Amino acid sequence: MTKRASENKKVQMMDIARMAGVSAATVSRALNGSELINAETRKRITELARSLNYSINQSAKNLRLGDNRTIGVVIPYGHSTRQHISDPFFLGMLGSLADALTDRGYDMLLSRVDSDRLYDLAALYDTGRAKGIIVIGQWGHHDQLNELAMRRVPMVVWGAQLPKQMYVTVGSDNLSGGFQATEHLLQQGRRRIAFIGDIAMPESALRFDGYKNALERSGIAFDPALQIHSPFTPLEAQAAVRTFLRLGISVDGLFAASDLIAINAIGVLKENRLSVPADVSVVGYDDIDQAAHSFPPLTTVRQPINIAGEFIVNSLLQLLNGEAASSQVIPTSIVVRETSRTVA
Amino acid sequence: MTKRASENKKVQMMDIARMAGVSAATVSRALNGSELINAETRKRITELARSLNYSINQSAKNLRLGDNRTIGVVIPYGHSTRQHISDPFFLGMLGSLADALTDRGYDMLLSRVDSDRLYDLAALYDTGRAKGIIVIGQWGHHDQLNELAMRRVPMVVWGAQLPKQMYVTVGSDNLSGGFQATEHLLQQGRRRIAFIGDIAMPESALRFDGYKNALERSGIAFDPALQIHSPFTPLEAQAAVRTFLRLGISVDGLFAASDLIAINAIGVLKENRLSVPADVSVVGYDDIDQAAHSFPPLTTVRQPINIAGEFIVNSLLQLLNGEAASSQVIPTSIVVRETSRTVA
DNA sequence: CTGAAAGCGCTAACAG
DNA sequence: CTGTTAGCGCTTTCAG
Repeated sequence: MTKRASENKKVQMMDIARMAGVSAATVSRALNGSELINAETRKRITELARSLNYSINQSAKNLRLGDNRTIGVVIPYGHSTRQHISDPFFLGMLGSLADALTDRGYDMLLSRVDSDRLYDLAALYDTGRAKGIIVIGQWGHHDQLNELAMRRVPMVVWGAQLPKQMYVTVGSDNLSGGFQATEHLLQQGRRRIAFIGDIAMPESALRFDGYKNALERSGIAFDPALQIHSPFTPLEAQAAVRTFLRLGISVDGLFAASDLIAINAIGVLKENRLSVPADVSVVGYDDIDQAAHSFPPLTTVRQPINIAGEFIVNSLLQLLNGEAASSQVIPTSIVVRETSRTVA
Repeated sequence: MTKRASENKKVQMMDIARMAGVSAATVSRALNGSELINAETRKRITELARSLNYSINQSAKNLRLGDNRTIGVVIPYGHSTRQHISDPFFLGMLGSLADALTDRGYDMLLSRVDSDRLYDLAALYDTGRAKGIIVIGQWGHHDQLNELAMRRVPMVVWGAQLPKQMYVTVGSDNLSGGFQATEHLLQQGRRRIAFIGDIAMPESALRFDGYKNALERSGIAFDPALQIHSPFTPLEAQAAVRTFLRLGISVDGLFAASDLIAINAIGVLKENRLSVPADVSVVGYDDIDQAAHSFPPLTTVRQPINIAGEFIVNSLLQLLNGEAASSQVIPTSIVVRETSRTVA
């Protein structure tokens, strides 16, 4: 009745202990690099473990320690449509977070949650699957997020700082970003500058405010006809621009609430024989990868996504550490490329 | 010495049991919907639990059950560069997998792994953090994947079917896709059709083979000068096309190994005053979201990403179930848009 | 320096 | 229908 070699259960601590002629406790200590264990025994055990491809059972460890090293990351999706997140910005964010978490030895549990039922994500925490939660984007669900915060779920949200906010946010300086973008267009001599975006989203709303501030500062009255409503999806953005152009309102500048919107808007402008930047100067927001390689390369407000991930994770770890993390605003900078070069 | 209400540990089964005047076992059974428990007690317990925001401790449950409901998803990243995954195709895939897993009650643990050290991902499995593993893309690391498979790690790979493959793959019919794309260009009357991509990647290699097959079938000799080497990154793709154009080799068609490459190639073609599709017809591969909204809208070979996620997850669950899952090839279809319309 | 023993929170026999 | 009991694999006092 010889047991077939690889048919058995996974190897565990007790097995190693037996083979090494020590106790499980010793193996545990050795594997955790405890100074208490004789350096040689430690080495012997470590090597034995490696040679057996042993790795620790996390559930047991977590249970014993009452702790774990997993962070839940949530990208809410639109209710009903259940659309895939189509904005490359999110992928960048995911990558950035994955790097930051990996560096600190945390796992990343990715969840999709209906943006209308954000409170579901508390379950991630309550069940002990995740030690803390990162939410990418507020999506106009400020209230639900506040509710979660009051339930004491350790959570950091990527988004705008809002009044009466009970949770920690990390986000770019949307107000300043919007201001810089518009200011830049003004400096290019543009006077009829349109804004395109969805101001129901807190971040967009701030960018819009920045836009208005810049206009005001230049003594230009804000013209409501130049505010184009558009969601963050390519098709809808294109449709919005088409509708707008059909109105025949004159424009010489365009500030888009995201690069994705900007790129799609540019396509429609070209379709309508409007040259970019000669006829219309365009500035986007995000500085996604694609912005630098679009045609023409897109001037945009850069959200430093790589450091964003670091900031978010650091804040969350502070929270988990019992420290009071305060919301952070990351400075934005404008990256001038071809879509807004002075032609003159 | 009154305990402060929310300062305490998380509420657990025993607490509920006490409050309900039953044993922990009963609570466990009630919460798991066991038929053994009196319907009324069950309801009472369930409601009590909900009102206390109780949720089960997963680590304990997993430890006890020797099981868990987490699947590891890995998108390898390029060594040295540690670049963020920049291809939107991957985001789509992630979304599709997230949906498929969520539907089946599984969590998704996202990991970044250096593509040169793929065997690291065995740790995900060995540590019990994930019950099975999904790898997106082979990245020319066939051997490492085989090694993992032989270590009996339950794993499904998105990619091409390769000779001597020990692991299960799910992928689109790259050979046929390449054939269809090229055939389509030939039907448009194109004769000097270039291929751009990186044939070190198994999937691209098959697309390339399909391309050559189509040429051959039309009695056109494959011209090595028309094979453009390019990685899957935008900047490199643009550079490759620029270099190629500088050679002054005549082309009237282009088949790109990915939409991202295609879109960037089109940009460069336009830059060089070549009109698409009038001068050069272009076909991509993937049918990413953006393809339909690019300028002009891109003709491409569609990889049905939504069903891909389902297929991958189903195969993995079969594997976990001890069944023998066989590799699957998902049919591809060509989606004709503007970049290849007959101009005539 | 190492071992014995207890226990993390849950579930599943086994008894009643 | 419900309670008692044992134990999942690990870490950590507490004794040597």
